[in-house]
Amino acid sequence: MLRTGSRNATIESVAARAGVSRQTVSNVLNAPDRVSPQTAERVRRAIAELGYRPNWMARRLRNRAGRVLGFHIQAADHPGLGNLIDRFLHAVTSHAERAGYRLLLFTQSESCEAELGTYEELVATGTVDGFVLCDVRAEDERLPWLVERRVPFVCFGRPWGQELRCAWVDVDGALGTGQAVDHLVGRGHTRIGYLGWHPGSGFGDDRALGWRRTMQRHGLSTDDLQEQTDDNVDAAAAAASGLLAIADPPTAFVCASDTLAVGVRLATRSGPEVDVVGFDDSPVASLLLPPLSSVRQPLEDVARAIVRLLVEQLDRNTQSAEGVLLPPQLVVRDG
Amino acid sequence: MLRTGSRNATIESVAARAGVSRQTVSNVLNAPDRVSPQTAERVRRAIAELGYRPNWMARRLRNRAGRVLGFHIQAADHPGLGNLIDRFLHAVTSHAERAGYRLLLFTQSESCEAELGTYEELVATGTVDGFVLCDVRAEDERLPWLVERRVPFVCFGRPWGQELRCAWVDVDGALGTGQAVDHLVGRGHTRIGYLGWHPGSGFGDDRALGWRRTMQRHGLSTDDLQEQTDDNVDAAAAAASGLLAIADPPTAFVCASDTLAVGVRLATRSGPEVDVVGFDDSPVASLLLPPLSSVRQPLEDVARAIVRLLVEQLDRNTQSAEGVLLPPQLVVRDG
DNA sequence: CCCAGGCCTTTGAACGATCAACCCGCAGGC
DNA sequence: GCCTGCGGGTTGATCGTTCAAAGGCCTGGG
Repeated sequence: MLRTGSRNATIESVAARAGVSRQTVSNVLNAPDRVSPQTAERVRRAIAELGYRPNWMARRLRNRAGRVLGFHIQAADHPGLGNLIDRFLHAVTSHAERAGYRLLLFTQSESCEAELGTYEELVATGTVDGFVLCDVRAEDERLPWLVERRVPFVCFGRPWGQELRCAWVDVDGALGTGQAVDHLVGRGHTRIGYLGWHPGSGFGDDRALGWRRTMQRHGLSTDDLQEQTDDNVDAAAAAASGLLAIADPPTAFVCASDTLAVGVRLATRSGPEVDVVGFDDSPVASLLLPPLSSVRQPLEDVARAIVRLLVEQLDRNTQSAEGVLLPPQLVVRDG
Repeated sequence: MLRTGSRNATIESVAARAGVSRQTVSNVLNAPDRVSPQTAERVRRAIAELGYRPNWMARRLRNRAGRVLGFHIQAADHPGLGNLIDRFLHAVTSHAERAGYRLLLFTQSESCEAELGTYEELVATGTVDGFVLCDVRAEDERLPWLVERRVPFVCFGRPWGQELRCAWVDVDGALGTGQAVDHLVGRGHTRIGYLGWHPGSGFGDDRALGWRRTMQRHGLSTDDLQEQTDDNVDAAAAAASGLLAIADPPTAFVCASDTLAVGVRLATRSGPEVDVVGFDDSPVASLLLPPLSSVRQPLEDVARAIVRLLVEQLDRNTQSAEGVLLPPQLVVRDG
């Protein structure tokens, strides 16, 4: 707010007006049981009259806790989260607020060429108390760094291939592709292909595993039915065409992302109709013609769990190593 | 960071180590010309050795400026910005950081039933210094409220129909639909329909106006070529079907959003091929089959301008009424 | 010799809140 | 009479920083 001559009300001005001391005002707000009802009432009236709100900076400085969570927002869309970041951000912000925390965005600032520099800055200056990491890579150097400095954080996604104890929340990708296979089997398919990413990304491999395992459970063959590609439409279309060219080709596809699913649609535009299930239930899915079935991540639940784990660490002043694995939900949009 | 017994370095500990006073350390960082080179060097070494970073809360408390901008993130996708919020958020965050500000997200917290309550809270507690509003409605009560309290803010979108002076940045929607018409005329079309929203939203009406004006400039008729509908695929498909049923039907469409454009595609799936131009260049556009031409908003420029206008107000401690209108760019994806 | 003025540096006081300790009056137990 | 405990309230110190003012020291002019 612009300074217009009259400052905002402070705890001191409220105290003066109510004829009590600073601390009593503070107690009315933070420990009402220590104050007699009459006094409390008088103070509350003064607070209302002056429109007093405790200053956030001052309170946080004294308490040595900013109650702010950092979130690194990336420039390009990222596979795995696709363009769901806005939904996710809303959910995290909302749950954080319920716990008395706020969410602060940051990017790779150009002043720190090293990625860790940004994290170091935010921690050292006390700008944030902890982090939500939603794009954890294999061999991610941020994880050991944060663990070593005992900075609280929670990963969205298991810390694949990292030998360290940290808190995480993830969606069971294998279960999701498994559901997709079940669904397609239910529709009578026996030849179900899988289109995924190149191996190495933890959650990509996980989704592939779910397809393979569930196919085997149904007693179906997976030989020659899997292709790996980049996460873009053209590459996916080419890969799908390859699979369709084999003897006894697939009549349905499970894909690691909606983008790949669109690629399959592109490759099968002029041929016989095939069933496709995507992953992430991005806005694209419902807009396609015909609409696309897709595995939806329970972002609201993910956000809730992430905030819970992070706040637990901050309140107890320890790091935790709890992991939460949530089931996705297949959104069926067939015919 | 968790307290591990050894606290973070403070300005005092740096001073002690360098054998100078607090203020000298502060001067080295904030007013280097007041310090002799030798002393400065000694202090800098101490800073490096201890890894000192000025505490953000303390600095902001003293300066009475948090250098934080508030951004209301909404639950549902919103027409007009579509699902571009993540791109926009990244751009705003990045430019804000360059100016020494940070972006704080907030939602409609359940403790304040009134929308303004949240804004009041953020301002009164000093949590944020100003706001970026990206979803300004006609008759938006937030605008007069913020103006009256002299809280700095910038709108993404002109404050349509509001009689007040405030800073805004907008994309010239009429120019965008005009470009779309020009493009379609260049491809030989003379019957070009327009699919838009129900009148009342400022930017919706603006886009419709651009189509109408440009059609007239080309000497083309607009009679019976315009339909208004809700921003969803089914409604758009129905409306497009209506337009296609008239005598001398349109052979191409300009749409107020990509969602509407998808509706047109749906309606013309089995009939003769029509050219369609969407608006916003959402991720859907490039994924459709065939890909969709669309009018792209220069979000990076918008963000830059918004941050500039907001920071100007904060630095000068005044509200401004400057408006910035930016040209969109047609992304052509025809065959 | 003294004082003005520039340069560098230090000291005191904020900023607005909370924690810790203390104070006061009164009731109850020995 | 004295000590203890307790409900209700106050004061002082503190969080880590910056602003405002003052304090040395040195040089140069009167």
